[in-house]
Amino acid sequence: MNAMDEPTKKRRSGRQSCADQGEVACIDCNLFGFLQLFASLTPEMLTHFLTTHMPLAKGEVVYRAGQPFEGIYAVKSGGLKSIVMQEPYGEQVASFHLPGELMGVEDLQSATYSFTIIALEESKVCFMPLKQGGLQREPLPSSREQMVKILLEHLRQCQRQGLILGMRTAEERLGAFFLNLAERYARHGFPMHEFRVPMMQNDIANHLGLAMETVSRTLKHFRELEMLTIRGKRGRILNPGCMQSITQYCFLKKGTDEQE
Amino acid sequence: MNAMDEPTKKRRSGRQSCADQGEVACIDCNLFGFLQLFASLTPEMLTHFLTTHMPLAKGEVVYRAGQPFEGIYAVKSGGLKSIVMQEPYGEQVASFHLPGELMGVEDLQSATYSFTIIALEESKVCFMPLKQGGLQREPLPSSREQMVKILLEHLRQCQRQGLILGMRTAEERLGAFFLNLAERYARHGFPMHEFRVPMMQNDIANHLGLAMETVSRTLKHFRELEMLTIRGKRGRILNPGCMQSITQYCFLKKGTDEQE
DNA sequence: CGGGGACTTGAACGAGCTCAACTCTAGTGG
DNA sequence: CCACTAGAGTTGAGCTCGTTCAAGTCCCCG
Repeated sequence: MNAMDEPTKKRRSGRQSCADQGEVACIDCNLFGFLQLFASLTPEMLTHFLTTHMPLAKGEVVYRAGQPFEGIYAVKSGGLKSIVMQEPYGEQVASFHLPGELMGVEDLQSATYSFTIIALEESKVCFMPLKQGGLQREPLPSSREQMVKILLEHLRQCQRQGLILGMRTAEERLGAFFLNLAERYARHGFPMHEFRVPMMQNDIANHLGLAMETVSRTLKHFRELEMLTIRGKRGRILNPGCMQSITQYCFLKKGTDEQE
Repeated sequence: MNAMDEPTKKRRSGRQSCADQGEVACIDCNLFGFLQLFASLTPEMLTHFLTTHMPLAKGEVVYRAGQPFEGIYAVKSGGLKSIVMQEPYGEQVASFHLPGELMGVEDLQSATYSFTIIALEESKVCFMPLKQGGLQREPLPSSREQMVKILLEHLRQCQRQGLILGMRTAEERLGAFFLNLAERYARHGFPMHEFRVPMMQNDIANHLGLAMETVSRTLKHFRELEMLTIRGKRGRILNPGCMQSITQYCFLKKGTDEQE
């Protein structure tokens, strides 16, 4: 099973390899912090939500835009995408969801979901049911900050994405996209310079407003520069400095300078 | 002043024209809802924050990225932009801020501001000081939802912007940008099809990842199609249907289907 | 009324798109 | 375990859209 791994590379102790399915430990999952918001949850319920992982096949739909809002999902393993359908023109990929991240947060106060979410590969997700119209379960007064924190984190990630999409050249956009991807994996305990790429180039191209061929050619260029390699679902950053200078990607807040 | 009457009185002052300076009524300003979060505010303080508008000249800086976070701003009139500096390459325009909108929300829990904010023209802003490290003033328990609502609104606007930036052609991006602009003015009581354009084409181009010349040429094309005209700081949507079909801009949530 | 910044327009170039053929890979069934 | 296949990715050639550079016009503001 490890025959595919580089012979020189040893498994980092504790850390997870990008070669395995990429499952987050429940303690590293955002749903954990989210569930703690609700005073009405018994420890048993907490455990239940965290340990019940509904499995999804590749291409399976979690929910569709327009369906009534029923709750928040968290990614346990695999990867998913949020899309909007532009009627005759096909879909637009709004964002990707990695292990440990929440899905549906933007619809918390809405009657319906805004996006359609589709599994990019075999995945496991957890579900936290919430009655239509927001937080019926009373959040703990002491964890008000936690709720705000979750929304702020989403807002900042969204803004980061906006900066990436506002870049001019394909190289900048793609480089910044993969830096962001690696950063997001690292945040949930995966090694920083070796990460999974659950989405196919088609989805990346769609998301960044590029043609798939351009993605392929640019990645080839990155490989020639010995900056970044993508082989199958495995990505590796070879030269972070080069990466950042090419992409001009500024990390903004890493979440490290926040107050608790 | 008008802000002092019962807050419950939901009175939209007569619709405003885009020809005037474009000042929001205090009742329509997001800072009004924001201020209500704080139990410690006396009615006098509330009035103070709402009626003290600090004037800004064109090009003036509200705050710079990296400066310590001190509070939230609201736009009373005019327009502003959030930028990040890419050291040798100049600035990138992250977003624009219109009358009635809040600035600095993304840094609520941070030690420092993430963006630099600059006035696009003569503007007035209001300021709500908040001690570093988040909400020191205790939000009212009953208005917890209000805080969440504000953050959700920002998150959704940010996602909408992401969809716009992910579009492929200059026509789609520009069309969607102006639709969004008009929509945001309309949300604060301005007429829908006639709106101000406080930013210059240079900033629009920068924000959308286009060249200024492309913006100019595309707008000319829109004018020829009798779809949209921009004359100076005045914009007018002539053919909304055409607009939407060209841009494929989906409005997502207008905030009308939310529950209270 | 003059000056300068914002905008427009033109011409040439090039990054990225499209179309099409091809290769590689992973998943399937024998 | 291997052959087969469909889908994902690669590569090439030509073209288009958007960029760049440069000159010119408009308009706002002093």
